[in-house]
Amino acid sequence: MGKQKFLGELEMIVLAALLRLDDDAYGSRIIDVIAEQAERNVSIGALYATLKRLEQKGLVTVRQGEATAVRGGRAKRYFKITGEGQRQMQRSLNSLRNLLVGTPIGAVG
Amino acid sequence: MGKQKFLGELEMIVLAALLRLDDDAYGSRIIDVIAEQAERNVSIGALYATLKRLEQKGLVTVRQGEATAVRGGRAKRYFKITGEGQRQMQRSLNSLRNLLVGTPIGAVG
DNA sequence: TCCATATATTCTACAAAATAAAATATATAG
DNA sequence: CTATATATTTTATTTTGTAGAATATATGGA
Repeated sequence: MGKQKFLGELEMIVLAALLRLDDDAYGSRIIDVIAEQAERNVSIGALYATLKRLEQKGLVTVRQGEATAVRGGRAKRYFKITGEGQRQMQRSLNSLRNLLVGTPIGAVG
Repeated sequence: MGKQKFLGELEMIVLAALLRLDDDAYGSRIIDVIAEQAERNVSIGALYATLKRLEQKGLVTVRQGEATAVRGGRAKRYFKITGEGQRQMQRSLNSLRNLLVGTPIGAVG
């Protein structure tokens, strides 16, 4: 059997943010939603490094955004979680959840 | 304010195992419970390295075990999660949980 | 006593993930 | 054409995660 894979902790956070943002997941938006919902400050470098890794592992896909009509700036890249990404997310969360059943600490996603 | 800290993914798994094992958490026992509940194979080296780091961060404490009455072998070292360990666990899990609310993927611990 | 064996932890060497800060790219208003 | 806003990439480093070998220790039995 192939080596079992589990997600890193920030990888899980980022994938969760992608799920939440659906079709509007790009750089600073992702950082914002993580800050607001998870009360966690992820640097821009940390975010893109994580997204790149997830992409290389086939857990997210990317599409190039249109030119922004607002002010200026580089084109956005929108990220989306893949089916395999969702499955690995579930597996990682299930591992945690199963261990936590019956402990003083509740359950997770 | 001090830098916010979040647990690594294996750190969370190990801490969850400690919670579950309560007063009987030592090496191979921890590996077993992780294998059974989380369906995840952690090597002995990976486990002790993680425990050492958690100890250095004050998230677990250790007590030396009595001589085993069974067969032979080295004395066990029993690990226990600290209050601070539980707090950081909660924080890390909450981050995930909050992001996952309202997404197709459920919630965690 | 010695040694084979069982139990358990520690060491070593390396790979992967996380992080911050600086650099680069690109679009537009003026 | 340049100052500024938006956005992604690069670079350098620390922290985590990993497997497997080495070491330590206790006991049963020749």
